Amino acid sequence: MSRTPSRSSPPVSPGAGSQPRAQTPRPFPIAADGPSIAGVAEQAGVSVATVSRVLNGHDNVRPATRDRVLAAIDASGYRVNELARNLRTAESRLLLTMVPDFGNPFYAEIVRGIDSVARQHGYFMLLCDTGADPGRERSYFDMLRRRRADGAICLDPATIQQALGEASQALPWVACCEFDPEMGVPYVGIDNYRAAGDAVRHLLARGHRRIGLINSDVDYLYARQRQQGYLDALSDAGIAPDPRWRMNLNSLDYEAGASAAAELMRQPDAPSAIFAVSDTLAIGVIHGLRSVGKRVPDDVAVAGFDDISLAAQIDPPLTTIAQPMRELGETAARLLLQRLANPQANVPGVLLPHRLVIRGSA
Amino acid sequence: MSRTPSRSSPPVSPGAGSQPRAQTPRPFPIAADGPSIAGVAEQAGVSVATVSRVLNGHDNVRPATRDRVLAAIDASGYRVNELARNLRTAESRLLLTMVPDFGNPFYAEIVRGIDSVARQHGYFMLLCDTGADPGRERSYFDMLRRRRADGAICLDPATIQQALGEASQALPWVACCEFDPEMGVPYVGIDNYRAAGDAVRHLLARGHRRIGLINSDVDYLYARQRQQGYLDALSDAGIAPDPRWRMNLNSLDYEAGASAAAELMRQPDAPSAIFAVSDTLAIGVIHGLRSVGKRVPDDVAVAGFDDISLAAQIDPPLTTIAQPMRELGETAARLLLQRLANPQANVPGVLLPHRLVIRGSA
DNA sequence: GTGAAAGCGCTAACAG
DNA sequence: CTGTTAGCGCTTTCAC
Repeated sequence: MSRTPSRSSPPVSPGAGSQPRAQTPRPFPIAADGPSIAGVAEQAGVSVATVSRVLNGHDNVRPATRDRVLAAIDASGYRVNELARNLRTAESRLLLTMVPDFGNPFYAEIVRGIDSVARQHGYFMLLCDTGADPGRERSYFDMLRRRRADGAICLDPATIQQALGEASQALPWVACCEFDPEMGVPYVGIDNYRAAGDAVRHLLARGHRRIGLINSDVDYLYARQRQQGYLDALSDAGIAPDPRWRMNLNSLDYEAGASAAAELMRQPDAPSAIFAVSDTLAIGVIHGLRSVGKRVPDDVAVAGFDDISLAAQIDPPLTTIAQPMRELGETAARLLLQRLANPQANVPGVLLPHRLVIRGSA
Repeated sequence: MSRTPSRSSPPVSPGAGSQPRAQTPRPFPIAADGPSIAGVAEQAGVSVATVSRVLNGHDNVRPATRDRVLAAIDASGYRVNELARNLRTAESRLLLTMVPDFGNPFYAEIVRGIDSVARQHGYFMLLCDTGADPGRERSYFDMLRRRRADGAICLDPATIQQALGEASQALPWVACCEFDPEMGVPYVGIDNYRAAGDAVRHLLARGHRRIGLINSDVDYLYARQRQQGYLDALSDAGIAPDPRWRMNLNSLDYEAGASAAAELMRQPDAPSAIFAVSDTLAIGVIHGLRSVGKRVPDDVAVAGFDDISLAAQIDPPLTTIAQPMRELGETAARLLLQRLANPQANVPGVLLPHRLVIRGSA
């Protein structure tokens, strides 16, 4: 057997087509551009220890000395090298947020919530788009292991989270919206089962009996839970759910919703109402219905999920289930911060309330 | 004069309400969780140098030795500490992308373009939401100075970029969509002046003479350029632009567009066509027009800008100027990578082509 | 109050 | 091919 250079090392770089690290040839230890703490110390006529103390706001420095140091810092344009500091203190003050698709406006407000809590606590939050791809997901999780970040919040499909396996359970992260209660990872989300039931019951109350479900990928916990909520609400109303009314899509794009709706309408006994598990899908559904000559809500009623800001803008305005997006994000961030502060504390699971918002579409 | 503890140091943490770093008390140098390279070396019965060589895929290691090291790595669950590695190599392989609002779908596709090029080259891309706030912008730029990231791509308003001042010019970053050609920073964007002209000329060709402009904040270069394109296109057609037809909004939210449109319609000689400088605005405009009883395009025509995926979904489908979003992002990433590879190379400015997409709204 | 010195985990000469 | 060693820039004892 010959050499196996491809096994050479655990993958170092993010992507699949990643180059070896050597790619950028750096001849020598590199002349750092700015001055280091030593330069400042020299310029101020003190030791590096004193500069460090000033930098960190310790109070055991004589004011006069402090001022001298400050002046030297100012004059030299010195900036702390966080790499060095972080290596020394073993923390990076960086939080990662992993989303399956940052094109979906649903995530925007959640992420804002996370960001605001993070910065209030002196952390930076950085966003990662995993594309719901396990490989990318893993590469971001690896940033935790490799100490580039202190913690992470994951909004990826529960299935992907589980695929990470036990190895990740010890890592400082929390789940948001998507989670597996059994995993022992702190989470925050809503009661998708009840929420979906609420939506369907609203449709039923409006007199609909043939109610379609346009669902997303069952990789998502919410997809499975909302489907169950839909099924049970129907059964409870004495309706046997027809499998032909149900569709699973592997995308939340508008186009996906549009063509699914058109397809649903091609059936002989087409639904008179459609519950889409995401507002983006629902907006596509409305478009698709229009394209096959159906009026909303007169011919077909449509209900969505999330209550993104767009929902109120379209024609007709979308009836939907509102999620407390900002709070979801804020709570997730707080859970993570708690976990970081106290790694072995209990891991709570939090469910936040949803709300049915009735507008023109159903 | 008493102590001035508040001056103590250049701000260390991101936000305004940030705590001192001491916040999380860490008693001792911290027991790192995983094994270090030394542990692996010991376990494999080799020196740290050899482990490092294996880790970095150098080929001057005997296969048998390599396998022993690999086994030790596997067994111990070792992960490279990037903090240490980065400190040593003086690079982080992290790229930052700064956007004013990641709720705007316009940015999503651009960011995907950046991300894909970045990971192809072995870099991670992390997204930062500045909220178009100079302070936050600055704090992210500081991550460059503090060596937490190797480079950045900035999509923030040109005005904010300029406010960063000369100090930032030496930093490894490029501008995308928004830029000041005079700043000597590489950039990629489109010809906003011509694009806006194209939109307005389309409206003129449809027979409109009273054409309104719903513009965003003039902090944005594109806002100024598109306004000029609008004005000149009108003048060229022998129309004296009426200032009452123009509005500047400090938001791109749907709601902002909606209320602006309603307000525009309250005028005696209301426009028969509206050019909105963003699709999100245009979508809001359509909603606003509908809310005051105007039909689109029969009563009022509407043209947008960007061609986000939603544009084709709404009713009526939006006539708009398409920006090559993916390419904008990819190009920005490539420019940055170039600049990183060769810091003193020439800084190109790139303009990509736009395209008028005619749909139902105008 | 201040300085000297150790060391965080890693890479890259330099020797052998 | 492999090991020894010197730092990268910083924080933090421990002395003075």
